[in-house]
Amino acid sequence: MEFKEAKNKFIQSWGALGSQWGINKTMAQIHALLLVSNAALSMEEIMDDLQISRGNASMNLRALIDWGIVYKEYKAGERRDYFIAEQDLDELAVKIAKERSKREIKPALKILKEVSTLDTNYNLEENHFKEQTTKLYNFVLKADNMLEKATEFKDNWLGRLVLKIMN
Amino acid sequence: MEFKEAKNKFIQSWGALGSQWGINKTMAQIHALLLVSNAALSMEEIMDDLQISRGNASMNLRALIDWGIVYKEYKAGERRDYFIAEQDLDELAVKIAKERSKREIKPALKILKEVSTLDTNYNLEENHFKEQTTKLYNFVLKADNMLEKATEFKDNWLGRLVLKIMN
DNA sequence: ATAAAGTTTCAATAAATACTGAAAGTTTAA
DNA sequence: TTAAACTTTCAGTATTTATTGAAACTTTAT
Repeated sequence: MEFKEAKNKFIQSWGALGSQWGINKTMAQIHALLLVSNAALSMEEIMDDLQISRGNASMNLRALIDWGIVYKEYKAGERRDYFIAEQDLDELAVKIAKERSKREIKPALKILKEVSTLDTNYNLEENHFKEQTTKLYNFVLKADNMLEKATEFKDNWLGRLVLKIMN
Repeated sequence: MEFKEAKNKFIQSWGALGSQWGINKTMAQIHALLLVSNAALSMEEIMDDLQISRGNASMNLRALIDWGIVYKEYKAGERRDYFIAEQDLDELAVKIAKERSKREIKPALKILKEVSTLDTNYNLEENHFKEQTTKLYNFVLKADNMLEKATEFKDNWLGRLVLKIMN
């Protein structure tokens, strides 16, 4: 496979996969482009490479920066911003996990807490509802905690040991 | 909060959260409805409760069954199918993890393998591309393996021990 | 074998989401 | 302080994805 073909395939596919993940296509594509390019790119270059509009590029770069997985880089004697992707994959995974927890798990917990505190009057249906949502709340809370723990896992001796045994 | 209000809030919110997860709204709502109802429901009842069309109900029930998180139930002397949600939350989590791995991670691995096998001719840019996609391939592969391992984690003594220590 | 009851499919349509591009805003070098 | 270079915003438009509903198909009791 030719380099240009491979690069294009990677960027396009990453975009398509991103959609399934609740990350929009352009955001995923910009990230993919920055991940594989060996130098920081300006917004102009990104727009040109991906054939997207200024507005689109700007909004998605901002989102990537908010997620903490793309950084601005300032070049001496240059006015424009350059962008570069987080290169440490462990760090990337941690940031993505954090962001997804914030955006997807925390709101779920909030709802579950609210609805599970219903007080019932021995009605079978209502008891069941309360029981189920309470179980779900506890489960999701534990899962979220574990996700958080997992991100620190490789930094402690127990984590490294377990990984060694499991792999 | 009233029961009906709480139930409705749960179902609506679960639907909205589902969207962020790449699960469509109706699918998430049906699942929520089945999770909290204390008896198996027919398609008719689901349509009525969620105010959705027959086609929509049918397609999303099928998807839930394909995911393995909703089951058909046959009642003696009844022609119609009844539907019930997987009640074991651990089992639910395992099934969701499996499905997401299949739909989101495996295709990513396939692409990464394809593009990372590019053979380069000492061109700096191409080398960087190859290096990055190879690193990414290995990382995603490891993450996928760990996800798989995690689903069996609580079934083995080491897993239980680690969970006890971590919590 | 028939028809009534139940179920599924899918083309058309609606709803949600992403993208454009022009206009407004900001920065900086002279 | 000015204007050229650069950046951001957002209303309108396009694209994508989900939903409807009617028609086709299947099952079962007689």
